[in-house]
Amino acid sequence: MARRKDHTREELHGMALAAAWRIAEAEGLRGLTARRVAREIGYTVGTLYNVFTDLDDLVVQLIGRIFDALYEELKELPLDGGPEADLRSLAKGYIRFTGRQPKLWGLLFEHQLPEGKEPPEENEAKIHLLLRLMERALGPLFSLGKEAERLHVARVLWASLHGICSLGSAGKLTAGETITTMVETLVTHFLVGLRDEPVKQPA
Amino acid sequence: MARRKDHTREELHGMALAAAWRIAEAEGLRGLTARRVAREIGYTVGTLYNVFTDLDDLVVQLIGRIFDALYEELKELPLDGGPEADLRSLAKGYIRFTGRQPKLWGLLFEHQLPEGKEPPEENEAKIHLLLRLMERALGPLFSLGKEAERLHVARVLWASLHGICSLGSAGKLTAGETITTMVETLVTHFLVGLRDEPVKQPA
DNA sequence: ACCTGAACACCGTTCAAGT
DNA sequence: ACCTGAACACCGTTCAAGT
Repeated sequence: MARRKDHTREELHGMALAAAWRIAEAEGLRGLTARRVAREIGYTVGTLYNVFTDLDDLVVQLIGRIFDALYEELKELPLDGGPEADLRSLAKGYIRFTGRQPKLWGLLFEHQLPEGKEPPEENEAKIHLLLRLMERALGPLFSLGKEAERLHVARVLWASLHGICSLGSAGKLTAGETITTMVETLVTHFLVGLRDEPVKQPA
Repeated sequence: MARRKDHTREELHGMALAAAWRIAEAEGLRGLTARRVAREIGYTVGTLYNVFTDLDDLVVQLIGRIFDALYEELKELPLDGGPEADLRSLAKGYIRFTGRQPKLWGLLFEHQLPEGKEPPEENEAKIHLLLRLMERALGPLFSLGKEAERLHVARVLWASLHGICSLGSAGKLTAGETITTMVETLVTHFLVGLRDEPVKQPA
């Protein structure tokens, strides 16, 4: 038995990623298997390997879509209240996303490509878009010609925000302490320090 | 065939964790399987389930040992150069550990327990020990009676440090930028901010 | 050209049966 | 009491064979 052609290659691609999204949303990386995705779209595993080179390939593309969703949400936030308010707003939006989609957000960082493989250029670009939001919020704090420093600071804040949400959501911080409070502290003190002592090191 | 009793239960426990350490050190979570550990210690898989309830149980105990190793290393650092120098020293030690044992360090945060399960009290205590080092470094910045605030700040710094190393080591930060530089920025600005604007929110 | 079914080499976990 | 061997229900990945 073979040949169905019920769907084009592109349709299969989309169906598989949509199924993967649903599975990961509900069960995280642990439940996301090639056979499960195939079953859910009504095809055989083999077919999946016609559209994706790997399960890793599928996951990496799913990660791309998750970054898209995060960006779509954060880019709607108005950035016009000054650096501190804007950064707080972005951080709050980020935290909200991690709370609403913990499994999908976890996937963003939980998934590790095997030794040799690197994440595709495409996903790096999506991360860059998110960093650009932070840069926009930081804008007024940097004079013209200091773009490298601004990007550097955006990265530090982005990574710190990630770290707090990451440890917080995994319950690895002996809670009681809310993630929000910790991020407040980060933003407040970091920005005060930034105002009083400009960045020395560029990228 | 059965019954060998070549080793006591405790010996088996130790051998299994040592084997798991070696495997994870070389191949990360992906290579760490129950069958592999069993093979490496010369026993059958079934035997492993006599000593550990689960593969997750084994991994969680391995994680405990990795936290121990990190603590053993950081606790040797002299903390007597003032908050900024001491924090830099701790951060540098942490970064060195992530560089020397990237796979083991990655395991600390990559491993996710399934839905219901929580990490054991024991591991939380080990994290607390590490936080205490940060607290010691921060010491002079907080007056007596401000222990809650100090712990809060220690957690924020710890999580931020983790975030930077995490994204940096996964190459998710469009490198060129060194992890060390980013941590420098974090420590410097955060501490300046802390000096100029004391923490409001306790835990 | 596209898809299936079966195969291969693995998994985690359990447990009757042996010593 | 401790350990094995085999079993069960899964994996990722490949590929000859069918339409």
